[in-house]
Amino acid sequence: MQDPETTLRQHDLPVTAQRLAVLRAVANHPHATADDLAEQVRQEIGAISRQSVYNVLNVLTDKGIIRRIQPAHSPARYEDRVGDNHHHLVCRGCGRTEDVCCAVGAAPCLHAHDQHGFQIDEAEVIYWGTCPACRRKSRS
Amino acid sequence: MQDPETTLRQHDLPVTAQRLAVLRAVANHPHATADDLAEQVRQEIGAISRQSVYNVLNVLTDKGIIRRIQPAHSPARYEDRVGDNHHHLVCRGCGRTEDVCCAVGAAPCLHAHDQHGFQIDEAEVIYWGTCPACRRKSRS
DNA sequence: CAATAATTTTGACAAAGTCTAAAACTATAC
DNA sequence: GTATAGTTTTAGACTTTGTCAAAATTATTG
Ligand SMILES: [Mn+2]
Ligand SMILES: [Mn+2]
Ligand SMILES: [Zn+2]
Ligand SMILES: [Zn+2]
Repeated sequence: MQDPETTLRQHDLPVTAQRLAVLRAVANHPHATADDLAEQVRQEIGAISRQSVYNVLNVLTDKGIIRRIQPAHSPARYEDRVGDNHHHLVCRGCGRTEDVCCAVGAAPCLHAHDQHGFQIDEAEVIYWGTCPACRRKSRS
Repeated sequence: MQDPETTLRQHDLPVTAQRLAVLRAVANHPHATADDLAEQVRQEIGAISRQSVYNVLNVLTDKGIIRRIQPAHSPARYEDRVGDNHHHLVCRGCGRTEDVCCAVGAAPCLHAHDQHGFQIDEAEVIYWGTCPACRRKSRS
């Protein structure tokens, strides 16, 4: 990823301290929630409103600069790794989220058996399991 | 599926009118939301509290009698087709949800490239697209 | 620097679901 | 059948995640 200011200008978005900080927070904390990111931004620039965090995340997502993922039992998570159709591995215990390379290729990377007349544009895969830390905990 | 009363007794669940009605509603309306189901149950037995709908759906899900799916931008949906590891095809426009047979086999039906030490038990696949009705609408 | 357009903030609001304690019910044992 | 113990259901408050709308502030353009 190039520097956040360039990214914003390339997408015709006025550059603001809030946008820069959110973009940096997403880059430094992959798969963080809006709340996590607000926390990070506050440590960096002092203050930001909850609404602005959502505004910025929404506009960045709409422009395709970042990606939103929404696993069950979790608020939305964000990452700046876009355009490579990778998938995710989520811990049922603690929500820890890891990237998984797409097993098959470009999106949609899996072929639905019966498409029911739908025009499919994405195959989202979430692998569910238990991370090493949670496994250790449940064994003890 | 066998009859709801037998199912409940087999799982040591006291039989109540609410549970029977919710179970029947799930069977008759695959991929319905809690709200949809509450509506159905009210038509059948007259009244049920919102909390009871959630209580019943939770206990049935915990026992593995029904299954909960939670696609992005949608409240949870329920179905009684369990244990066959099938997947779903969801319309981005209207949320219409169709079953898709698993192309690969038993759960977890896909192999994560790097497991990150996780113990994976399920590969959840959601195919995203546009259903015929929504396609027609957006073309006009 | 001034004018304009866009963003940020504030505060109210909404949807989906959980928590609690009291009331109502079910199952079991006489 | 009744009484009892144990569950379930109910009602209402509450939480979390996110959106809406109007006013205040800031960025861009010339
Ligand atoms: Mn990722
Ligand atoms: Mn299904
Ligand atoms: Zn974990
Ligand atoms: Zn549709």
